[in-house]
Order: sequence, then structure tokens, then C-alpha cells
Amino acid sequence: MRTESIEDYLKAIYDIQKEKGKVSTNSLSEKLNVAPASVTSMIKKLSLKKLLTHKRYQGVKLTKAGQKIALEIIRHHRLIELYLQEALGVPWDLVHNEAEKWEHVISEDLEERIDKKLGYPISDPHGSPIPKRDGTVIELDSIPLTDLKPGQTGEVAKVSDHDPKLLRYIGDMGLYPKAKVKVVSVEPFSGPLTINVEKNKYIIGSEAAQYISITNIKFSKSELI
Amino acid sequence: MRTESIEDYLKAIYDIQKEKGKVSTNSLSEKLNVAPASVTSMIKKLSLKKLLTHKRYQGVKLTKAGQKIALEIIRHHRLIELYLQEALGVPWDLVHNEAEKWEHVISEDLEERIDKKLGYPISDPHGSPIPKRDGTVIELDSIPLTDLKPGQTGEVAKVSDHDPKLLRYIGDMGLYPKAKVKVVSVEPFSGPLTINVEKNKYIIGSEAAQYISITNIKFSKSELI
DNA sequence: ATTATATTTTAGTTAGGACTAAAAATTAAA
DNA sequence: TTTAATTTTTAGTCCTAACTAAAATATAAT
Repeated sequence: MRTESIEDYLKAIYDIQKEKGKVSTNSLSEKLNVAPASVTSMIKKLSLKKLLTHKRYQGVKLTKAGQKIALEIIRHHRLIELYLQEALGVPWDLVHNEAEKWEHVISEDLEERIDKKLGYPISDPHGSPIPKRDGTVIELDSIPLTDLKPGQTGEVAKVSDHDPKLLRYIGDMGLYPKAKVKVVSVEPFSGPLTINVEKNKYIIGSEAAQYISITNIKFSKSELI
Repeated sequence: MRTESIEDYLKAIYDIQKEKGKVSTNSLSEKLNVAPASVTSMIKKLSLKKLLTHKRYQGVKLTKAGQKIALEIIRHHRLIELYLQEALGVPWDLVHNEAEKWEHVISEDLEERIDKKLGYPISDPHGSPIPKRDGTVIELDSIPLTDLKPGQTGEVAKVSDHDPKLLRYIGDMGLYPKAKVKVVSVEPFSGPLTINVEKNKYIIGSEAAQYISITNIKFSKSELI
């Protein structure tokens, strides 16, 4: 059987694999907010179902079958996020939680209708790519805003979507995907960054800046962008 | 806690109460497709939670609190059905199953957005009234199509929504809510009915006709409607 | 190399919600 | 009213997926 819980685990594994490479029991425990022991037993089950492989103390890895399910759910999630924003005006800091539930119960037929309605989009409101039905995903490479040097410009590729408060903060500065950013200065010791977003100047803490990914990086001498 | 299962029971109880008056353990068992023994234990739990009262061998009755939840879920269900049809073109025989899942996970905020988008509608695609947020429901009274006598006309108030095949059959004859119907003749021994729908003539079995409710009944001598 | 720390797993519970089989209570029929 | 049929409840299991506490294994530090 394919429970909601199983889908959540597979999705989490996919995400962590992408982010950190290694998927440990503890990282899953933290991401899913369950005790490590619970993760162990679920890993055992998923392994039996051949949805992942597991080497003790070296983490887990999705099989083809496991990844297929993970991508299907992620596709649901991101299509739903975008749909809620576009069609129903749900603010971008709330779409995530709503999608988190709906993603498990939407039919393939409805998924297809939504996809069509949106014109077969390639990314969600936070800039993450929407996997295709066949499991293709195009991840653009990007680096954290904190890695830019003063004088460098780029555009927002994606932002982390898990904390609504953070999203509201980021949104207030206009840091949506595709927004042009220039780093004006960076304070030492992980201090705040002074940036220009489109024509406006902001100061942003490195904590928050970490969650913003930038692509298309260039160097610019101009005061503006 | 308010689980999906609990919500399903409360909804089923509300429906049966409306339909048959008495809500027995067996009727719930049948409607929910679970064993009678399972119903008994759930009734015990819901009774403890003060969501219903129960007199042995006389059935259950929702409390105010129980009815409130039931109506909230039914409201979700019907709003979602209509939304899927209107906004995404989901055919009316499929909206029920889709809504059956989504109804449990939609937020009140999203419910409100959908309600607004639809212009605060009063009934779903099958003609059932959409309860208001405050728990108000306006049920129009109507009788089964099988109860009409030859020569009587009326309009479709609502149709049963549980069987997609039945709905497709009904839909093919144009028997949507508000459609004008005239009963031309009725064969004895629960035989088929000859009816006019708008301008077209059909023969429909009494089995199917039972699930179509008619309102606004009049007598007409005209051949047409 | 030995100790300390961190990570993972085992063992044993718990809660929700279903099931079957059998007993008990109620209603209907003879 | 006694028997028969129906309805409901008990009793005991099972499965999923969480939990805590304690044991085992790996990694890091002295």
C-alpha cells in the first residue's frame, strides 16, 4: 500500500539527497519531525518494498521505483502551489502548507487538468522546477545569496519555502524568482548584506540570505543593476 | 483529535438522518463499507467525545457539536465539487470522488476563497444545497421522479451522486438540476417511465428514476412541457 | 589505543481504526 | 409464548505508524 506517510518519507529523502547528498536517519528524523527510531523502522519497511536501498550508517538511496513516487508527489506539490497562487490568489507563504495536504489526494486526471490550465509551467512560485510526468526534472544551478561578492549581480532562482514568516519577509523585499539583485556590500563575520532589488536598496541578514538562491551571476560596475 | 475517519462517520450520519430518519449501526456499516462491529466501536468513541448520542437499538443522533463538524465537511465537499466542475471542467460524475478526499484537508481560508470565486453559490452540481459557514442549510423539498403521475411536470431538484455510471446515464438525458421534465407514461409493476426532458423523449428504468428528485410539480395537458 | 560523543538500531508500548467470530439483545413469526 | 431471524455488541486480532528507553555501533578526540 502507498500511504501518505510513505509518500512523505520518499519526498523528504529526495529533497535531502538533492540538498546534502547523504540521507541519514537523523536528517530524516529532523525533517519529518519524528523520532529517529521511527525513521529506522520506516526505512526497514521501504527497503522491503524495494523503494530504497540502505547501508547501515551510510544512509539511504531511492531506487528507481522510489524516486518515481517521490517525483510524482513533488510534481503534485509544485503544480498545486502554483495553481493556488494563480487561480485562487493564495499568498505565496501559504501555498506550501495547503499543497502539503492536497498533494497526497489529488488524482492524476486532476493533476493533468491543472497542468494544462497553467499552460504546462516549469517552476513553482518559489522557483523550484516542476518535474514532468515522466520524471524529468531540470534543476538550474544556483548558489546562495550569501556566496555573492560585493559588486556581483544575479537573479533570484529560488527561495526556500518551508517557513511562511521567512517568505513574507523575502516577499516584502520583492525577492521573487527572476528578480534582479545586486550585492552592494557584505559585513564580515556572517553579517548582513546590503543589496539592491530591482531599484530598491535593502539590508538583509545572512541567516535569511542563505535561503535565497541566485543564478546568472555577473559583475557590474554600475551603481544600479 | 479530529481524524478523517471521524469526519466520514459524522457526514454519513448526517446524510442518513436526512434520508431515512433513523441512523442504525447497520446503515452506517453499509454506507461506509465497514463491518458493523467497527461502527459500534466508533459510535462509542464519538459518544465519549460528545459528538453524538446513542440509544441501544434506536440509533444515533448528532449533537450540536457533531452536526457542526458534519456540516462543515459537507460544505467543503459541495463547494469543491462545484469548483472542480466550474473552474477545471471536471465532469460531474467524477467530482464526487475527488471531493471525497480533498474535503478533509482544505483550509478554511481556501474554502472561503473558493466560495468567493464561485460567487457564494447555493447548490452543488448535483443539486444539493451548500451549507453556509454558520451551519444554515436550505433543503428544498422534492420527491422521487418515480412518484410522479403521468401528465405531471416538474424540474430536477437533485440527483444522487454516488455512482458515476448512474450520473453519466442521467447526464446523457440532460437530467441536470433545473431541467424541466414531464412524465408521459409509467409502466406498472415498477416498470420504466417514458419522460420528456426539455424537448426530448426518453425511457428510463424506475431503478434509475428513483435517484432523481423533482420539485415544483404541476399538471400539464400539453404534449410538450 | 582508549575514551567520549554521536548516530543508529532494538525492544517494548501506545493509539487509531479496521477485521472475524461468537455472544447477547431486540424484533418478528409461528 | 416460544422459536426464528435480525441487529447490535463483545472479545480478541491485526496493521500502521508513532513513541521512549536502552543497547549497539561508528566516528572523533585525547
